[in-house]
Amino acid sequence: MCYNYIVMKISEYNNNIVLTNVSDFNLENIFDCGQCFRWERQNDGSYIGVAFSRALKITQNADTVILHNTTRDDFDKIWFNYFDFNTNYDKIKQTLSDDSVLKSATEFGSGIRILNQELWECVVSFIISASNNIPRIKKIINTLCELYGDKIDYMGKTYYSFPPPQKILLAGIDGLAQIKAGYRDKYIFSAAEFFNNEFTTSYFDGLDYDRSKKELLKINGIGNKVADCILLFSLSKRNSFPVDVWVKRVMEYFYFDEEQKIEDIQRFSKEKFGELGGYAQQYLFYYAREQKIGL
DNA sequence: AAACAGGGGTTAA
DNA sequence: TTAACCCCTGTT
Repeated sequence: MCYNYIVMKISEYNNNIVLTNVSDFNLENIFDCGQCFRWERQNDGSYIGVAFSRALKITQNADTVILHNTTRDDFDKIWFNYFDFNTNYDKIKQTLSDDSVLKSATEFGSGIRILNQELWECVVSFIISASNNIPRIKKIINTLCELYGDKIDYMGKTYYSFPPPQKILLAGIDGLAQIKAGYRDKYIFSAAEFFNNEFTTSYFDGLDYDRSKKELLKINGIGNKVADCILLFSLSKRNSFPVDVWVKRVMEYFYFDEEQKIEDIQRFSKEKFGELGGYAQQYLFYYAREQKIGL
């Protein structure tokens, strides 16, 4: 066996966590590959975002990554898993590269990592994403947080945490109308009821892909695609292969040369990528969108 | 200037 | 299988 895998080193100073020898990690790839909506690129190339009710700034210079405004304790408990540092992406890319399309896609989005996001935030975000464009999705989520989240002051600016289900219930349908989510507001409200009652913490623990999906589909506003996103981005179901218009186009373009049904694409992908389906989907989505493949 | 199309889908018929 | 769905934005 031949690995040139170098172990990441972690050090701490002044509320910064410094990571060196970081591999398979690129801020732009990670935050622009469509999995999250609350990270904003700054003029200096760094990103600031909020997750787990914490504001975090993150900068990168080659294989050195700095997480600002955090602690070793938070890094161990939250960010290590959030940035999926337990996963060997080099190995995944090598495996996927047996396929020539994925070889190109993984080279293009070489620094992609699948974030492990908070479930409730992910549910609401992807309900909002339905038949919507990214700038507007971000705007709606932002408004939701400003109205019903908690203030977080950082570097002279005010950020907001993502409001829990109880805050949404308190806001009511009328309050939710203010976020201008259109017909999606009632879906968000009903999801809040589910997560306030039936789907309490650890409800999905131990449930496999099929069981979890079945549960998620109970919620109005969560269909096949949104469920797959939630499964992939928050429930660690890396075999999930969400098929949106971009993935549909890129798959048809490279593998079929003609229009396909979504379920046929999913069956094909399951067969082809198996347990790595979710990773394949992210590389393909990013590749397709950035290169405008299939348009 | 006013209408129109379409956007990381889902639902109901 | 297909249209309607809220709203915003960019395009005629």
